[in-house]
Amino acid sequence: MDKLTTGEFLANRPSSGDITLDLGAGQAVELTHLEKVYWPDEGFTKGDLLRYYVSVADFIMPYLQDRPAILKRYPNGIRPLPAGAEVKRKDRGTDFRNRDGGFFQQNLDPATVPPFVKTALLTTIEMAHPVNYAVYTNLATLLYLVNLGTIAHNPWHSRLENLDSPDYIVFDLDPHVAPWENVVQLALAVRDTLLKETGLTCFIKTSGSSGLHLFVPLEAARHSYEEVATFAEKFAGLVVDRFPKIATLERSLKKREPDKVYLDWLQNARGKAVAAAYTVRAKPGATVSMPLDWSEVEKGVFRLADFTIETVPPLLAKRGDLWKKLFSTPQRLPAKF
DNA sequence: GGAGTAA
DNA sequence: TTACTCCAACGCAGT
DNA sequence: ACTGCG
Repeated sequence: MDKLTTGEFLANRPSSGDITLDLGAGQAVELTHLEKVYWPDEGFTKGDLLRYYVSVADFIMPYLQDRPAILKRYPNGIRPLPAGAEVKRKDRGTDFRNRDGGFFQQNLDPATVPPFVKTALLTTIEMAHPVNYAVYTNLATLLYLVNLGTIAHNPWHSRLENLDSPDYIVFDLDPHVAPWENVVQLALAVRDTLLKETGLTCFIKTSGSSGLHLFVPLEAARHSYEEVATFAEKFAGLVVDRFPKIATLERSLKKREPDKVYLDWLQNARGKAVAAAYTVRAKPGATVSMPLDWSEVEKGVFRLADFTIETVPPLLAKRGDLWKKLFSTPQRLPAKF
């Protein structure tokens, strides 16, 4: 198998076959089936996806470091299964693959995984079998998981050393069919309400899928998932009370009014996750979850589709990481709210 | 995607 | 060697 | 207990 450095991998753009990528410091990861088409409409391949992650490695790793991975794998790309071949959740009676061709897999056998991949045996449900989660500790691990067909990276909200203490709150603004303008308005409303009522600062990025993500950084090892969820629920309720025309807590798509944006606070729980910053989404267009500056949100001068596997690397090289201060902004929840 | 097994 | 088969979450809320 | 949702 050809052995390439990361520089050679990016420059030579091998379009097929298998390679060994030399990451230096004695680490190497095998990358296979580079020619597999993961985005049939655009023709993006598994090799393109791997090159994306190699080129943004320094930007994305801080948002993954030491966090357990919730894996959703697409070893055959995002091409949907043929009608009729679709199947449902195994734990609810049928097969395992999702409608979009992906499937969830938490458990990785530490015996078969390369030595550089750290796993953590975690129990998430009482009485259920503990599961070996992969933990993001280095670039080799990230690329190994991508090679397994992982497109988006969904890290826990807490790190290995403090698994029960999330170091941010997440609000997911999901428009479904609501006007884009309402999502932007709601994001600004959340930011302003949060600052005014609690003094807390938040950061914003596109989800890469259809909405926006707001992250409120928290001091490490300070708050439990329960505390954070309780706060998030109360705060979301306050926002919906004040902005009832554009915001809702209605989770059911059938009951959700079409113009309203779902303010989802429920992801703030142990074992749940949202797509990390700079993650590629398993969606048409190979869109990327892109950190934004609040000033560009105020001006409304961006579209989700602006940020893709092709556009983000050069853009990042130009403007750097807009979330650089996320983890150097430790905050505490207000004692009373 | 990969491990295991049958041919 | 190739050609198969088999395997692969989690948690909350509403009903 | 089961379903819908993310």
